[in-house]
Amino acid sequence: MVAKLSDVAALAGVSVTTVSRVINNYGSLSQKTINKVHEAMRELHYQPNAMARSLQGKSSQFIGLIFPNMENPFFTALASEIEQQLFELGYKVIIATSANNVEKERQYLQMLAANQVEGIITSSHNLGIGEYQNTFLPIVSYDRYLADNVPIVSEDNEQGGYLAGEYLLSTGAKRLLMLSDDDGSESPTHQRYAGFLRATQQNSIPVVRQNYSLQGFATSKDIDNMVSYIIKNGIEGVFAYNDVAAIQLENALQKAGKRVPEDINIIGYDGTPIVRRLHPNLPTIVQPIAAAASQLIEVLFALIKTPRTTMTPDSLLPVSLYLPKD
Amino acid sequence: MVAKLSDVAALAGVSVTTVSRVINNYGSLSQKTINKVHEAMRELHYQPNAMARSLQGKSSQFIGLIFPNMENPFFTALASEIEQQLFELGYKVIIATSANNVEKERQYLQMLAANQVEGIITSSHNLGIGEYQNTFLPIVSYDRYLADNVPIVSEDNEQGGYLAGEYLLSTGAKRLLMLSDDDGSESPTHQRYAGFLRATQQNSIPVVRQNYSLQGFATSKDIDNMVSYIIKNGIEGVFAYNDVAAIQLENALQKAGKRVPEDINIIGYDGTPIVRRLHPNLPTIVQPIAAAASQLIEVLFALIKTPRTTMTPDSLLPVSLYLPKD
DNA sequence: ACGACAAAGTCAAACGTTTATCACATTTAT
DNA sequence: ATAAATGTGATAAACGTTTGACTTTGTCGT
Repeated sequence: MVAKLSDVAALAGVSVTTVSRVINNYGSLSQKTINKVHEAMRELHYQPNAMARSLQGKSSQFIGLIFPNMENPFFTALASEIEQQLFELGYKVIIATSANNVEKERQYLQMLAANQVEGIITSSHNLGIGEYQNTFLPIVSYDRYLADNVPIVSEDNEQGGYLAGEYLLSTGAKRLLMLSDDDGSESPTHQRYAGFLRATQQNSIPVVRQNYSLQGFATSKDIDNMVSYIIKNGIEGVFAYNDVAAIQLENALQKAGKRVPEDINIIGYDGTPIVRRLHPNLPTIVQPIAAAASQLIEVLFALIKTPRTTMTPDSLLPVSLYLPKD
Repeated sequence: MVAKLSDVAALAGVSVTTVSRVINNYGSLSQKTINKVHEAMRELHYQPNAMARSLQGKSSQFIGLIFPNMENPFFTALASEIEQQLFELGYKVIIATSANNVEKERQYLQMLAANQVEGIITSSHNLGIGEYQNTFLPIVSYDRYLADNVPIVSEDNEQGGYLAGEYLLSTGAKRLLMLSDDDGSESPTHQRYAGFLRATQQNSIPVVRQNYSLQGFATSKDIDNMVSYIIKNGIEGVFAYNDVAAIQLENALQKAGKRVPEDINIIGYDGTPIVRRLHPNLPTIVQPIAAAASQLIEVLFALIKTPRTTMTPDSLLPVSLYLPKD
């Protein structure tokens, strides 16, 4: 069927060892042999069987990616960036969308282990300490607390919150609302609130905080409630926990006859290229996606190299404010 | 390090054969033995090594996905849907974004073959007949012609074009423009133009067609040219080749002082949930993503089962018109 | 022409499974 | 009691590769 090492060896008139040596370039070989072997490989369209290689001891070059979903453009962008950077390093990516489903995430985790992935990058927050604690795999998390032994790469949430607060104040808004998607964990995203407060308290502006479950996007009912709340309380500025939520809210407010930003200012979070392209008028806090991807990879690879160490990245990824240009 | 079959056997006090029998449930086994073995597996957190299994002859349960990029929400949505459906079937997905880079796509194709994927689903259009022709892997393409032996699953492009034309006429627009991203291949997406003409010629409305290269999204320069073209020629209705292009154009027109849809009507294509959420006012042609995913999977699996057959799905996936509700 | 030494090549075991074959012990049916 | 069915185990080959240990071949200085 498909050519294997021994077929190449036969065609080239050498032993399998020699062919393997050419491939892994190891041992001493004459240029003539090398050429012959390459010739034979080309002729047979030979591809080493990655499974056999990894069985035998070579690394699988697989990395697993676990994200809650791909609908949120931020996850898409981050996953895609990671995939591209890993490709450059010769690694392949297996994607797993947990869909906020604990059982599915558990199965995926097992599956990834069974497939000998060398490590996992995740931005999920489903499984309790248990599952992530007793896997032997190197894992790195983005902006989420999973377990004590799982390093977290995170952006500067406090600064993001601060910039958002500062922006809303600069528009003259006095009554502010912050939407959050707090899940009760100790994840770094909570710092957004702290930063937001830091900005606003300096000016003794009251802040209301409303929490959403994080099971996906806000439903239209959620949004309706929010709209009436905003109108009833004369809210003038809203800090949303991500761009999609911000835009959904904006659309709903406009439908309710409010003008954005004239009556109410909204600022989002994430600032992915696609959202900026589709909705250039939304002020937002931009996360550095390429930098996030490379720091995640860097930490993961360090962990793969020396497993079972505790390592925390010592720097937060910088965020920035995006304002529509008019 | 990690538990293997023989460890489980030792702990359960049975032979490896028995453990393997339990796992693959074949041969005759007493309930007592089965329980003992399961117990031992649980205790050791045993996971069969998928590479070893597949080496030995079991299928790898891997499917490769090749898409040009993940930025276009349509690709994201389709890839994600495929991933979820395959998960249900016990398959894992390796993603490959070719980034419209032929060399990268070639490498990915090799890599997927090396990793014993059982088949590939792609919506790319980079490599000429050559590469896709001489791979032994089952491949299915979405809406793109790749090679004679690669079956294409496609939506009803002609109908999509027709609906778009009909819609624009219904708004009273008389001077129409169709943007396309024709790459010179014989892909089914060309039928959109045919459908558009069918709708418009019935009413003897002239149509202009402008072509874009498909290397990613339109640049801002492209957009500027388009805007001046539209204004200069008094275009009243535009059919864009996808939603992102439509929205970019809309934003640019608004910036140029035109009102959408009052002065100019624009209709997009794809209608993914995320775009509808972010931009509910854009009329668009909706592709049935879940149906597309399942038909792709169905055809691929048929091909895996009986390789080297020519099979063409006999039905086009139905598209529908989405209109903003106000 | 000889031994030394490097270069080129071969052999066989190993990686973790699955599965066929054969052997044996126990249980059940006759 | 005998035959048949059932449960279990030991052994070994196979999947495609890598690699340590070993052997053969070639070159060179003397």
